[in-house]
Amino acid sequence: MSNGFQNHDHARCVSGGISELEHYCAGEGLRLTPVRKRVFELLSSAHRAMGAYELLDHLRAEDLGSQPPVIYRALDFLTSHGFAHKIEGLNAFVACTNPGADHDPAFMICRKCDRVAESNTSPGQLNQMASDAGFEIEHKVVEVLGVCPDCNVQEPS
Amino acid sequence: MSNGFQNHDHARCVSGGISELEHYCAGEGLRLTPVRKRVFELLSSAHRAMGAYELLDHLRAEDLGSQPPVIYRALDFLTSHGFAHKIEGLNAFVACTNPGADHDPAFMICRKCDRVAESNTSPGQLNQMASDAGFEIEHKVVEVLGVCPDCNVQEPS
DNA sequence: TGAAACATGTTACTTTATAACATATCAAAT
DNA sequence: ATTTGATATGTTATAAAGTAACATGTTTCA
Repeated sequence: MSNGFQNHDHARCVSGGISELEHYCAGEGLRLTPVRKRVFELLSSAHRAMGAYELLDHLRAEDLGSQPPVIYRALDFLTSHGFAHKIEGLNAFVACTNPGADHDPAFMICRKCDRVAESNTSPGQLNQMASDAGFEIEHKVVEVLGVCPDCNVQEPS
Repeated sequence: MSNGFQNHDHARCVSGGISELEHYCAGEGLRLTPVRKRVFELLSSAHRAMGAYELLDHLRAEDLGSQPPVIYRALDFLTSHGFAHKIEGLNAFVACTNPGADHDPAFMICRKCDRVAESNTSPGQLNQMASDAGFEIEHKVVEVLGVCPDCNVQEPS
């Protein structure tokens, strides 16, 4: 995978993500309601981190809901089933690029354009650290903030 | 280092941290004002993640300030000089256990008692990922949420 | 001793997130 | 078909986290 910051067939990446989502929900008996599906579409096509209230603005414009709980519930659904991730460093959310797959994602987040690339880390190092300390891991947060190659072209710092 | 969740001479760990802080500030010509020092002391002696408003309550009780900017300024000072870190996953702050040292910290955060252990990761893996993608790293966030050994004793899940 | 840099005080506000409770819809078993 | 339990939505209100902006004070050092 990796799907870094390279160009890709974006329309296909979005529609493919939605198919996976539909398929997975059907298989697991999860209800993919209009709001949930739309939020995933928005995140997936933006391909960047989006804030809850930014997403809510879209829903409101489409009459899919207007109050904060609407978007937070949809995001809870998506994140708890692995279809989206929260970027803690930005208080924002991204679509998962490989939902269903068991993974320990690492994110590269561009502070200029907010685009996010998801990559996999090998979990060995953190697991070792935790087991040395007798610590039981429930959730890992690995995020790298910086500047993506495209944004770095303009102003090489 | 590591300083996981083991027992340690806490009074000494706190006073030692403050000495380091004073020494470092003196050397760099930084102003260690009463608010800044007190916030570090609070974080250091709590030895866990504390929210900004929780810290502010302490300052208020001691007449060191009462408005949000007071605490956020102090925390900006401490974090920007490496004396404290923000735990993004909790929107909270911890004292750094080895200020001054150049490091890529990784945190283990207990969701039951909020205690935090700071450890070092070897930066190779993330650096490799970033350089493969042409991404320029500015800041790393590595946090592991879970249950510390002490809290795990009571209810082994 | 006056000017620049740094720090504080304060008001007001924005952004992010959740609690609580009423209502509606779905799914499956009788 | 109908009840029922679980799941999802609508809505109000509020909590929690963080910042902008500007006036005032305090160091430092030329």
